[in-house]
Formats: sequence, structure tokens, C-alpha cells
Amino acid sequence: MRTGKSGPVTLADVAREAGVSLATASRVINGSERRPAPELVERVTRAAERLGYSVNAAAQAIARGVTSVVGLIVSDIADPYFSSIAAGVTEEAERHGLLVTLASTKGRPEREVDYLSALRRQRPLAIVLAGSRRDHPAAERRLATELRSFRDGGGRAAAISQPGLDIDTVAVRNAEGAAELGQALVNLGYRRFGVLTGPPDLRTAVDRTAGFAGCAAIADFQRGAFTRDGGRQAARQLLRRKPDLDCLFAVNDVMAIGAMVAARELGYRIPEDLAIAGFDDIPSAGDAFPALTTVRIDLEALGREAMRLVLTPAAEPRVEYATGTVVLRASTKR
Amino acid sequence: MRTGKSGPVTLADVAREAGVSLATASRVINGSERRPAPELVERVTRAAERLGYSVNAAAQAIARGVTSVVGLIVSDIADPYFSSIAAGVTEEAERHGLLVTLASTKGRPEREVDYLSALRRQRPLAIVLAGSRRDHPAAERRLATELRSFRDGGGRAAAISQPGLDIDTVAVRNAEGAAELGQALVNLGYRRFGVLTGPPDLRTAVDRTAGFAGCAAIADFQRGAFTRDGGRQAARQLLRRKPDLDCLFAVNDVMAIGAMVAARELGYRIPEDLAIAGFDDIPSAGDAFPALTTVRIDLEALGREAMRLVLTPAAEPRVEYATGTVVLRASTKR
DNA sequence: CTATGCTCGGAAAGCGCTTTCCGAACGAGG
DNA sequence: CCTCGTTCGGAAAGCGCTTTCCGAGCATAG
Repeated sequence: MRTGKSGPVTLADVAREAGVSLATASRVINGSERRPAPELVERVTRAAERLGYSVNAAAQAIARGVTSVVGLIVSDIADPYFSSIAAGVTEEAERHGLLVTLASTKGRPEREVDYLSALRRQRPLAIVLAGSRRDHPAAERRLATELRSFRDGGGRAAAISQPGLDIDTVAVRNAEGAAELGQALVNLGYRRFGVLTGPPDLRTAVDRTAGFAGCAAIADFQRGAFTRDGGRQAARQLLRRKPDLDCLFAVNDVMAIGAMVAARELGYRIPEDLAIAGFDDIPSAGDAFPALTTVRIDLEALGREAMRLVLTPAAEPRVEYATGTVVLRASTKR
Repeated sequence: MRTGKSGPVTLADVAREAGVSLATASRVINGSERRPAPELVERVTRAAERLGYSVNAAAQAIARGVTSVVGLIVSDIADPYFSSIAAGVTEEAERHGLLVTLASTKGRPEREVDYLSALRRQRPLAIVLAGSRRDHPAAERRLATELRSFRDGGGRAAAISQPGLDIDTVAVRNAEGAAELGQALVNLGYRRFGVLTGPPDLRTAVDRTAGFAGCAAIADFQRGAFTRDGGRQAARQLLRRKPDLDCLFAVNDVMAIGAMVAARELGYRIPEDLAIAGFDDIPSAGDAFPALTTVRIDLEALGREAMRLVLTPAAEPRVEYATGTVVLRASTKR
């Protein structure tokens, strides 16, 4: 099909093929204000098709001064929590004809900054930060600096999860959700609670623990990584130490699922011997057996909402709160 | 910090600030062959930092003729199967300093083409197609055309899953894996098999069904969507029709998990009354209760391998096969 | 001390597009 | 029949970079 010079077909090629000027070709292809005569439109369209032309987004971006991509930074795209958020973000992006460039930091705050600056180079319309906020002052400061430069240059950014970054934020009422859950479990008659807390520098984890502690008397804590295996190990240690707990609260669902595995390995029946509850309501929470009691957060909505915020500029950073709802399932049946 | 004109800081701004020419600034920033004198490097670096400069990737792409992004098309990023693949792709991309632009088609073949052409505009170094191949001749033809233009223009592409697209492919030995699983289940003593097949136009689903059927006598089939709910509904219908099956094979894990839910709703104990097996070994398969027997595919490796293939150009399209290994777990314990 | 060969900054061309501006062509109004 | 106002195609400038090319300055060899 293509002959001669290599590399992608350019608009100039199309114009030549159609026997019109570059300007006319451009006007046809990008549907500008000025619509050339029907016959020319036809010729150009045909030529473009014949050559398999695809506009060069980079050139367009540079000429127009805006791109049509948004950046998304998550901690781990394989984690259902983040992949659900990503689904919401991509869905809303698509609705606006935008492409999403994804970065997965694997939880390391330094990488978050690196990725932010890599994304910044793409001059995205907006950047959504969905990585978990950690108490890591140095990284946080670098992040803020980078973010400021980005916004000074006309970029827009939003965060999902904790507020505190001085940008549009969709925050989760972690403490409140955990408190409600704690209350519900107390109402169910549980008394000897064990809590599997996440990393101490992870604000989400800390807030959930605190909220829960406000409503339910906690017999013991055990820290663990924010992952399935973290939950499993933490539960194992905790149950070894305090075998007579009657309910375990893991600060997120993936930990809770790990905890279920551990509890069963130690011979507990769930929920008869030990109840377990989580937080987030990731898709597999409802499929676990017994189905996991948790605090439902509409994760896709979080993603969609962050996109919406970031695409409707405002003078001041806004913070929206998503509240979770307690979902009692079989893992805490009495 | 910034004064005067708006928009992001440009290299020209940096050069002016540092009192050097554009050329020198460029040489310092992008680390070209020619290293300017230390003093100038210092001045430029300082100026860039002071201004919060971030190179414009689009301009760079256009000047250099290559970008540093790769495109990834999946069916549904919220599905653990695809998010695991995405994790592999992003991991390998990062290792090469590349950014990943993600598109989620929600299973509609037409959208796959749309996204492909949208991605093509970004002139990515490579595009990885991880959407499921369907028998949808029209869409497939458009896809092939688009793909050809992309490659004619110097782009590289790879597919994950089925071969047949005339590009580098990482394929899964679906039939073989399913056959091995069938054999293993027969060895375990199961005899009355029910199969939950996916959509009839989905090659992956068809191949797995066929492979399984080659080794195990199938009492009945039931078609269903390739999702959790599809599995649940299909299982429900099938079990209503043939209540005395002793083992259900769902052509993927998410369907199998849905089937578990349905079976339990109908009063079956698993695995005592009914065994269940899936395919893929998504992360939650091992966490299900009872843990799900399945065919393990290293999904992240699929993603990594596809990236590797696509980044090491070859004259002819290559096809690599990933073979699954049967993992017997509690859901088929005898 | 001159000829030769470097090294190193900077001017400028060029990447693929968009958009402004200009001038030609044409229709309508007087 | 002329003028004015439109419409429309094309030339060219410009977007932010990279890179080639040139010329100045310097060290070394003869």
C-alpha cells in the first residue's frame, strides 16, 4: 500500500494525494470551524482512507496547546481496589473522548513522584492521584512541589482517598465508616475485637482503625501489610496471641480475605468461632465464603467523580466526601 | 514563582533564565551526546529547577520521531484477569522507561477498533491487544486494517491470548490446559460433568470447552456471559435442568466463582455434593472457599512477555505459547 | 610562529500539525 | 456596470523541541 518514504503517513502526504493544500486537509480532518467545499472534503477523506492516515496526536497537541490524555497514578493496578477505581476513571475519560495513561507505583511513595513527573511531561489535561497517601514527609513535599509546578503550568489534578494535598479530592469517610461498622458489630453482640491494622504510616489505615476503636472496645491490634498476605500473617499472629477473640476487623477487604484464610488454617469456623469484617467491598468480598461483612464504598464512582471534579475547573480546591455503608453478610452472622 | 506569560515553562524560558542558547539547554536537559561545559550544565540545571521545568513530551516526540508510551487494550480493567495482565505490562514498561496508555473496551469488538485508532494517534512505540478475540468478522477485518496501517507506519503490536492476528502473540494453550484438567477430574472419579461455556463467539471459551470435552464426557452445557454473574446464572439454569451432575467446569475463574455462589444458593455443598473447577487462577481463586481447582496461567507473565516480544522487533510475527498447569484445590476434593 | 585539528556554543532548519492572514472569486446591491 | 461584502483555498508563521551545521577559540604539532 505505502510506497517510498517510511514512517507514518503525514497530513502533507494526504494533502498531496488529494491535490489540496495542507490547510485544507487539516480543516477536513479535524473538523474545524471552516468547512471546505463538499467536493474537497470528499477528496481529502478518500485520500486519508486510501493512505491509512492517522493524525499525529503529539503534533496536534503541540500545535493546539492541549492534549486529550489524562494521567492516573495508582498503587497497584492488580489490586481490585485500584482496578475498580481505574475502571471508573477510564469510563468517565472515555465519555469525554480522553485516553488514560496509567502508572502503578507498587506502593512506594518515591515512585509516585517519579511517575507524576513522567506524566507531567505528557502535558495531560489532568492527573488523578489514587495512590494511598502515606506519612512520608520528604516524598510528600516533593510531590507537592511537582504538583504545584504542574498546576502553575495550567495542569489540573485531583486525588482520591485522603484530603491534604491542596487539590481537588474525593475523600472517603474512613473513620465514620469504620465507626458505623464497629457499632453494628457491637449490636450484633460481638465483644472481643481484634483489629488488623495496615502500615502505621498509611493514613487510610490509621483513620479506619481509629474510627473503629471509637465504637468498639478493642482487645488487641496487629499490624500488617495492606495486602492479602499481610492480612493472613497479621491474623495468624494475632490469633496465636489472643485465641479467644470473637471478631476480627481488617482495615481493608484484601486483608480480611487473607485473615479468613489464616483463621481457617488455625481451625476456626467462620462465623461460628470467629467473625470477620473488612472495608471497601471489593467485588470479591461478596463472593468470599462466607460472604464478607464490610463497609461498601462505590469504588468506580470514586474514580468517575475524581475525573468529573478535575474536568470542571474551580478556583479553589474542592473536597468531596464519599460515605460508606455497612454491609452485613454471613461472615458476621450470629 | 512564575511570572508573566501563562502555560507551562518552555525550554526557551529555561535557556533565557540560564543565559544560554536553546541548543545548549536542550543538550543539558536531555543528556545528548555532546555534554556542554560543567559550568553551563550547572547553570541550566539550576534554572530548570528554579522554574519547575518539565520537558514537553509531545514536542520531544515530534522532534525525535519516537515516543515513550505504549498502548494497552483490555476488555475490562476491573476484571482480575485483565488487571493482572495490565500489571505485567506496566511492570515491563516501567523497566524500559515507558508509560502505558490504557483502554478498556468492555468487551465490545467495535470499541476495540475505536480504541486502537485512538491509541494509534499517540504514535506509541507499541500496542498490546489483550482484549478477548471474538468471532466478529466485520470488526476483526477493520481491526486488521487498522493494525496494518499502524505497522506500515513503523508501529509494533502484539496480542495476548488467541493467535490469528498476524502479529506477535502470546497465546495460551487453552485446549491443552482444559484437557489436562478434564483428565485430572476424571482421575479423581468425577463422571457427570456440566460445562459452563462462555459466549459462543469467544474463541478462548470455545477452545477450553473443546479441550475439556476431549477428555471428559460432558453430560450437559450451559452458555453464559464471561462474567461472575454469567457464571452464576448459567450454573443455576444448568443445575435446575440436571441436578445430579457431580462436577461443574466453568471456562474461567470468574464464572466458576459465580457458579459456586449459585450452587450454594441451590443447596449444594461444595465439594461434597458438587465439585467446581475454573480456568486462569486469578488471585481470588485461591482465596475462594473452598479454594478453587483451576488451570494456572501466569497472567502477569503473559503481560510481561507480550511487552518483551513487542519491544524486540523481528521480521516475522512470532507466537509464543503459555501452558497452564492444573491446580487441584479443595473445590474438587474427593 | 603558523598550520592543523579539536572542542564547544549558538543559529537555524525541521518535525507534523493548526491557524492566521491574504488574495482570488463570486454574488448582491446600487 | 461597478463596488462592497462574502466565502473559501492556500501560503506561511508558529507550537516546543532536537540536531545539523557553522564558526570561534584553543591546544598541539611542525
